[in-house]
Amino acid sequence: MKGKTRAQEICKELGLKLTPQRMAILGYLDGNIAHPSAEDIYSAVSKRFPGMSRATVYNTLASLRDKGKLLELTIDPAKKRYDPDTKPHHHLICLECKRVSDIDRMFDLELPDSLGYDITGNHIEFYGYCPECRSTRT
Amino acid sequence: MKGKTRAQEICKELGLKLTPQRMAILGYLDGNIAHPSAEDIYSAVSKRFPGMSRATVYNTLASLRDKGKLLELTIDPAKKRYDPDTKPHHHLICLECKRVSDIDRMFDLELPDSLGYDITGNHIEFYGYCPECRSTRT
DNA sequence: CCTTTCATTTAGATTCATTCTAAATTGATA
DNA sequence: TATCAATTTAGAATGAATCTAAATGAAAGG
Repeated sequence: MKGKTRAQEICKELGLKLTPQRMAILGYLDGNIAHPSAEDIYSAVSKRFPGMSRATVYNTLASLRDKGKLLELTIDPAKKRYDPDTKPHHHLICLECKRVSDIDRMFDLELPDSLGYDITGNHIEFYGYCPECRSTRT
Repeated sequence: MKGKTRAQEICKELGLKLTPQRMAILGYLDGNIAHPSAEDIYSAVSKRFPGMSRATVYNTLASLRDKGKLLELTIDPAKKRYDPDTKPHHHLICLECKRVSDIDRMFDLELPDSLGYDITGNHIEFYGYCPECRSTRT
């Protein structure tokens, strides 16, 4: 009767089993622009699934990342952050509160001298202070 | 008789004591374009200073980073990498062997809509495969 | 040169993110 | 419904990085 959720569609497409834990993780990630860490995801999802293991979160994130459905960001030195928006875009991190925002803008990053590398992608990290942290700064 | 080394100059300038361990670490970093990790630095330097502690490496790197004499790169998901070249520049990482190369090129990264952030810097990460890893790839 | 002092070094414990393991569970298919 | 491989699980293990408290030593003044 009811239509398929995005979570279900993604699992089908990737040939992954539709487990309740995966549905919950995918549901939490869908449209999430906060760039959560694995722990953030675990905290949020385990509220609904009290028995769930951290390993399940890590396993699921790894599958999604490997199949190109999730970006793993190394912008935060303390931990990996995840972005369900896999279209090429860039990020802005607040050096104070570590909030990460999207920069949906194209830049010309032509590299005439690529040192013999086969370049497959790029990512710009902008650093600064978010509106909230700016005002609280000494 | 002999002139001051760069390591000595840097410590003087930063008001740090000239300890043999620091001299060795700074000596190892000076002109180093390999973007070593803390462990790389520890391995190299402890050959000459068998008794040295890892904590000394971390302490020294933190002082240098805090005083703007060293860049801490988050480009490698597994660990922090350090760059003694503090002039603004970008990096290229080999997804296979994790080698990091410098990109000494300027890009126009104007951001009209900075989402209310006070932007203090930026850094481009280029991803790809280095000449060696390219040829070994299946 | 000697003394004092405070920065620095040290070994080791600790934290924290992440990965691994092996056994138990469960979705999907027949 | 039975089967089987994928998945989940708890907890151990790993590895980078930080912290601790005590020992050491560089540097400044006498």
